[in-house]
Amino acid sequence: MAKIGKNFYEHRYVAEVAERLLGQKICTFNGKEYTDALIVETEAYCGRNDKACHAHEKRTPRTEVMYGAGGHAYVYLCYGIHHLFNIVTNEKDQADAVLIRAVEPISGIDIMCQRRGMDKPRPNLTSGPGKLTQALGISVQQNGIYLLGSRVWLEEMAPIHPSKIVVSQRIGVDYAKEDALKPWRFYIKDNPWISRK
DNA sequence: TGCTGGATTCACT
DNA sequence: GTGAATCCAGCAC
Repeated sequence: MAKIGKNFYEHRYVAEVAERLLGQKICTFNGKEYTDALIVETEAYCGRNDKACHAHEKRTPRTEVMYGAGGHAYVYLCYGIHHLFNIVTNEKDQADAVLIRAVEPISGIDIMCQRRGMDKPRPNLTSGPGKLTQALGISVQQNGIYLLGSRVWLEEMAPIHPSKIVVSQRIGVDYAKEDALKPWRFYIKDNPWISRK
């Protein structure tokens, strides 16, 4: 299976990358356990002209990784509880990123259940940005790692047909006012693993 | 040095 | 539908 290369991540239009990430496979290996899953829901965040983005008009130690070259992971802690996983895109000094909001489990489902404290797989195993990081074993320890390495990486799958892709507004970013209206959330139509309608 | 609030989830009414 | 859990970056003093 071919690993997704750096050209894919360094693409200039973050919303386009977010859309093309649908249906691609995300793989994690912590040294002992391997898990992978298909990406079924994403959101695009742009460092310029988008108040919903952490890096909007802010370059701080926390957001520095988003200013790096595409293909790195930006993981941060939300509400003191949940780790959220982003893929940095675009060239160096352009702070764009794609938030992975939901995935469909493929391999290592028993390991994911164990990490989530569940006895058997249910739709809420990975149907949300905080849930999938827990299931895949991703935490702030993975912040800044390169996605062409051997811990977290993506593999190329057949693209999703455009008729199966739904575009909507992003979730949970009302504080960004008019930028919250941007149609930068993408998900696979009728997929049972998406976070919400 | 101290305060505020969030790209969420889950249990409870 | 509502509210609690829980940490730390960012910013105001």
